[in-house]
Amino acid sequence: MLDLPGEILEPLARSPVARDVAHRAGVSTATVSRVLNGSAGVRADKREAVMRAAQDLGFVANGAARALSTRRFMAVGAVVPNIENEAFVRVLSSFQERLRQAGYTLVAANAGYDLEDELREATFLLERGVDGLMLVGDIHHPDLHTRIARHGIPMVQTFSLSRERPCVGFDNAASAARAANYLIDLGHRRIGVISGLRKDNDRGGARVTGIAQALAARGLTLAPEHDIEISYGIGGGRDGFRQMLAGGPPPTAIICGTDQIAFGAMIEARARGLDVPGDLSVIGHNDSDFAPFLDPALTTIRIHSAEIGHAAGDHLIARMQGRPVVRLTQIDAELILRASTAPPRR
Amino acid sequence: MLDLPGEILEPLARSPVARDVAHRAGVSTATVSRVLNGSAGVRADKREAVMRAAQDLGFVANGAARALSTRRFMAVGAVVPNIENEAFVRVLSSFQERLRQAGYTLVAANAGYDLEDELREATFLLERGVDGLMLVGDIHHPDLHTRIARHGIPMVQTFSLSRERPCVGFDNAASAARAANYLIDLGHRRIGVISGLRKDNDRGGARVTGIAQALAARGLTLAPEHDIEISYGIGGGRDGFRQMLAGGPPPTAIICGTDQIAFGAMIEARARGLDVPGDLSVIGHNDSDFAPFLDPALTTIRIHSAEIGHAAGDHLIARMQGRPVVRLTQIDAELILRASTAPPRR
DNA sequence: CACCTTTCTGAAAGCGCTTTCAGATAGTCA
DNA sequence: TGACTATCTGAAAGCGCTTTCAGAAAGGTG
Repeated sequence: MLDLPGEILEPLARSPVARDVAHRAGVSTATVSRVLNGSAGVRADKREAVMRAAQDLGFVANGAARALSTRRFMAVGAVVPNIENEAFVRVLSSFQERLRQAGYTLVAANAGYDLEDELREATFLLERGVDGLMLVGDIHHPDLHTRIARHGIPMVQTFSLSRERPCVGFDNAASAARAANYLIDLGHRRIGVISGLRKDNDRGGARVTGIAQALAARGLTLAPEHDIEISYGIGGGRDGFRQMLAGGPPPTAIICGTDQIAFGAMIEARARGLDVPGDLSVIGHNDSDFAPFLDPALTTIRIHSAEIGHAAGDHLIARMQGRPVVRLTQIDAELILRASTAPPRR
Repeated sequence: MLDLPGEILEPLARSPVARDVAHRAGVSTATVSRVLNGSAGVRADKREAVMRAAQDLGFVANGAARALSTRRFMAVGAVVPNIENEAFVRVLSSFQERLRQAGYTLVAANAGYDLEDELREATFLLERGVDGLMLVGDIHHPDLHTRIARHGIPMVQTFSLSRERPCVGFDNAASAARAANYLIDLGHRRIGVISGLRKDNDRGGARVTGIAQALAARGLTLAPEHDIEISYGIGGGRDGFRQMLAGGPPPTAIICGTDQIAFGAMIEARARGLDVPGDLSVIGHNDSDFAPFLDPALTTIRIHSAEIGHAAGDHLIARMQGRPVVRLTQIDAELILRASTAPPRR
């Protein structure tokens, strides 16, 4: 490079590294590192000099080098079934909030409701070197646990409880059963279910099981034609309810896997001249933003997604820092009563 | 370590590194690297041996070391104003889809509608060593561009057009103006706006400006009491419309910053005994899932978020790979006519 | 002022990969 | 078979940090 005056060219040539800062401050890179990482034991004047030099040069430490050196990436991964699903977005958002405060970066991936895909995405994250991993649900590809173990990083599951593994969630079967019991207490006898896809989805499955068991405990049954599985969304809810009507005597109440599905079912019911809740009581899941504003306002099972995300974040951070934690955190879902449920019409 | 039989302990002690693979395959780490990165020029038998050894050991390359060595992180960052907003979720999702295909990881951060926060989050990502950055909108903290430049990584802006910087988006003013003109053509003369917070938000600002200009061009004005700014959400929409009614003669049509706001405004209108679209025409923004299902179905400006995300991904990938790209990609928003708009009642 | 602590500091050794460079091996041709 | 070229391969040098370790400086004491 030509010996041009000034130091303007230098920063443009390449981004400054610790050595540049050290040089400018008249210290060694060891001291630079000490100052920048806040470790004590650096004399005030040198500390000052390093700070100023770093500032002047606009120095930012190279993350890869730091990660390689410390053996910690300061990143955690999360694999969720559907990154566009409101509940998962909320959990990711609150999860990230906690991580961010602790200096960690969140890397999120989308798996769809498929164990193979989940394995693939999780592996991808593991290769990147995440220091921790968040998953959804309790069933995963058998290889996944081996791989996580091999990397020696902590993992936490969310949205459902687990018998063995660390988890933050709630008893999907029990909360759905509570909704079913509420309907039964109102006097309903023909109760239907519209759930999202249940393949590779323990939450959805557990909810239906919980409902079926609650019914059975009261001498009722979940008729197969009233047990509908659809892909998510408002459109799915409409289709699902239409299907349900096609099979024999209609239910007087339904429990839906999400509020979107419930919304769709309500639309379809109205289109068919059915009154909600007069002819049909409807319960959703999640307590989405719009649930209280539907007409009638939707009774729903509120899942405390934000709290789950926070707790999962706290759990992982603690374990990454080597602090002890409880394996299982239960954050119960809550039945929010609104206007879409009522006793069945005589 | 004790000399126990078998090689079971070894993998548990620490995760395998390239040297272990090299040793097991009887080659050097250079060859291991060559095989694993697909570079040609390795004899078939050695390649075979390396592959098997890597498989046996469950070897995955250390990402930090690789990043440090190649000077590329294979990660890109994205900073969006609100990670829970449907439009941004969709853009992130489609953006990630593209990146993932190209082997990149997406790291997303939440900035809120605040330039300082955006700067902070972006800096955080830059420190991590992302190879590219996606931002939303055309106004940012002045320091941000300097920092990005210093890192020498490509950046792309989304959701709005820019005079100078790389971008993928649409003309917010023009599309909102189109909606206004549509309403004027229907015969509306008192047109109101309920937008989200406009501070540090060029999109929201541009939309209102566009509407005001469209009105002016037809000899109309946007009355100050009909220009409402609220925080997002259904509740915000309700509040906003209530505020609007408080100030003089009510508008016969409103354009809202999101479909949620529009939904809220419609609820409030109905609560006040106003008929939509008879007494009030309503236009939203985004074409959310629920828009076609509202009663009446919502006329809205559809923003092609998924396409924007794809295009932004393609743009960044191309630049990171050193391929030439066009600076500006325009993906026009579209006015979707549904039942919430009609000529004003006589 | 000599001696012993205590506090700071820099040299140097990694972290685990990629990549260059030169040497080894295999292949080709006369 | 020997000379020469084309392929392969391994040793070694980074990449830019952190951290250990030993030595230097500073501070206290008799």
